[in-house]
Amino acid sequence: MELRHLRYFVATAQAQSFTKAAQALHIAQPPLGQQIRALEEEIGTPLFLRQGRGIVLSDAGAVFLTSALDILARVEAAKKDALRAAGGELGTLTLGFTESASFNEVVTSLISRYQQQYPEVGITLLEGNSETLIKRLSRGELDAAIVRPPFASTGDIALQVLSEEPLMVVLPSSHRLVRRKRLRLEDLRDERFVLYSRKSGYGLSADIVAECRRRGFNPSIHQQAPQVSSAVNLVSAGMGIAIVPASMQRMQRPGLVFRELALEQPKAILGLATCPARQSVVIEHLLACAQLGTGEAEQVS
Amino acid sequence: MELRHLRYFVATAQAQSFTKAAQALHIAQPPLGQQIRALEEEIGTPLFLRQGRGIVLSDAGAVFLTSALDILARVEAAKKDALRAAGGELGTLTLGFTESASFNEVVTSLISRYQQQYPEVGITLLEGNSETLIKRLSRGELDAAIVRPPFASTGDIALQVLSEEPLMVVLPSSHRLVRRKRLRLEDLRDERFVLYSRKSGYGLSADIVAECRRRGFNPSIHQQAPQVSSAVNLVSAGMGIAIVPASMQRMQRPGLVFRELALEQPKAILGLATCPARQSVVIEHLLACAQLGTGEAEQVS
DNA sequence: TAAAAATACTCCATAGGTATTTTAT
DNA sequence: ATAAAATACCTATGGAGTATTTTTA
Repeated sequence: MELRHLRYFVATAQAQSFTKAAQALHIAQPPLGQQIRALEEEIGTPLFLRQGRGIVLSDAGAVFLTSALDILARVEAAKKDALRAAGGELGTLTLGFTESASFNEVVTSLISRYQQQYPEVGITLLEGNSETLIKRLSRGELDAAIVRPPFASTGDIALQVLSEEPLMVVLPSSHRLVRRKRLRLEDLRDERFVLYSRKSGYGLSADIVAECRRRGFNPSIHQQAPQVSSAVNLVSAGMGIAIVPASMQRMQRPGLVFRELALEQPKAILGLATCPARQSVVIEHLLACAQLGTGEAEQVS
Repeated sequence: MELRHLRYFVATAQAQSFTKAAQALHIAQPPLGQQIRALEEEIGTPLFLRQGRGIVLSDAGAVFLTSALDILARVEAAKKDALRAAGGELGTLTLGFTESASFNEVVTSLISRYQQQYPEVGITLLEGNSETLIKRLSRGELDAAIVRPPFASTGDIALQVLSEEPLMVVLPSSHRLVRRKRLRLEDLRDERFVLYSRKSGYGLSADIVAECRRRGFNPSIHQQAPQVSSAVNLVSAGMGIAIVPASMQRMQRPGLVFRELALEQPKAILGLATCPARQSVVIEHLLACAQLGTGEAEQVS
């Protein structure tokens, strides 16, 4: 069966006549009759009742007519959808994000803004740490990922900076330093640190430790947490202090105090990582949305 | 676009390769590539990204793949549905019935039994008097009609008797005759009759009047009602007495008394009328259902 | 350099056309 | 008698095949 058979059948059913339908289709009557007969043979039942002069739809034909109209409409819709997909209006977007990104206003507004502009793109969100996300991005399992540099990158990865936030100190509310509005890194030389670190050795924690050493002390690492939010939880349980991105303040809870840190570098960066080798209009639109949100862009390999 | 394009596209997308897909389709690789290219040109966007060695679906291709699979599945379903429609399993049935038929157990059980056996046949019920229904049946507006003979029939109409019920007398409960269990027609000679009659002059009422005359009296017709049920309503309002099919007892209400009538002829007949010129499997199944329900059949022109 | 897609060309199956007959109103 | 479908036969478009070249991993 071919769509031609359906088109011819619909025309014949609507014209209630082979001759008239053939005229409408700009073909001769005999080939139309042949095509309809071939269709009937394939289906296994007559679709028209021949009454010598004139024809009427059989019961099977009436049912098949609704199916045929539906199928032909879907074929047209399929064409339009494919075009819209090519224009990035329709499709899917698999987006990875690090746990701490969900606390950042820039990130959440990016996703909601994109979804508002492209409501027919289905977004699949996937949480993971930056290293894993970058690995998945390289493998093509993700279209884009919101991660915290630095990270070990295998292959070509483009990073567009979404947000650069200062670091803050989180203290248990019983801590002696809560009296101070603003702390310097040196003020923390004798504190017990709760860090969140990656197996790779990269990441914000490593940068913080390096900065401490540059300032002449080796921080005592009392606890290791897998994620930033779990580090904050350990602080609220009195296990030590932590240095976290400012956006973690959203995680406000009793027994927890955030204090400014007088420190220019390092900053907590959130970036939108993409794989230039695997570009698509959908991803380009997401990048454009991100650019519009931050007002600036950066390219890092 | 033809279904061939969709079949080739799906095979290619699933094989992720023109060469492999061509093998699966039992055609050579070049014509497959040509068909896919023609499809892409018609849609207006590439469906595959050619990477010299190997191909991958584009975003548009991914969206089009789901559409193509859906369409191909619907084509198969359409074939099956048409066959099932030819077998009377699927379709529509437009069934007329006289108002009084809805009180008859044989009729209601026929419809429910048919619907149970053929749940995918959509039944449209249409009420009307017997004359109108027969006219509509002849015009092909109805597939079948449950009517009360006799009626004026234009054209060839087959009637299968569904139910032959005795007639009963309906009296207001205040009536002097309610004391009697069983009445003869002669007992009613001085009563005021409420009749339900048709413009055509045919019908049960006409038969009853004829039977009265045969027994030597002319019934005084006090009221005319358009339907049997409205005649019964008039009786309950004290406007007279009526002779109705036994199944009208279902219309029990205060102030209304039903009494047996000692009368062999006429009987109140309900029949399933069909148009032999416009047969179909669906109608045949309905007739078979009716035959099973009554255990007998009759053919009347 | 090897595997896969693209190109160039040929062939034939079949969609479609023409002429005519059959059928039912 | 006539209008419409069916039959018979012919034509030619385009789908499919064969041979070869191009591309890239």
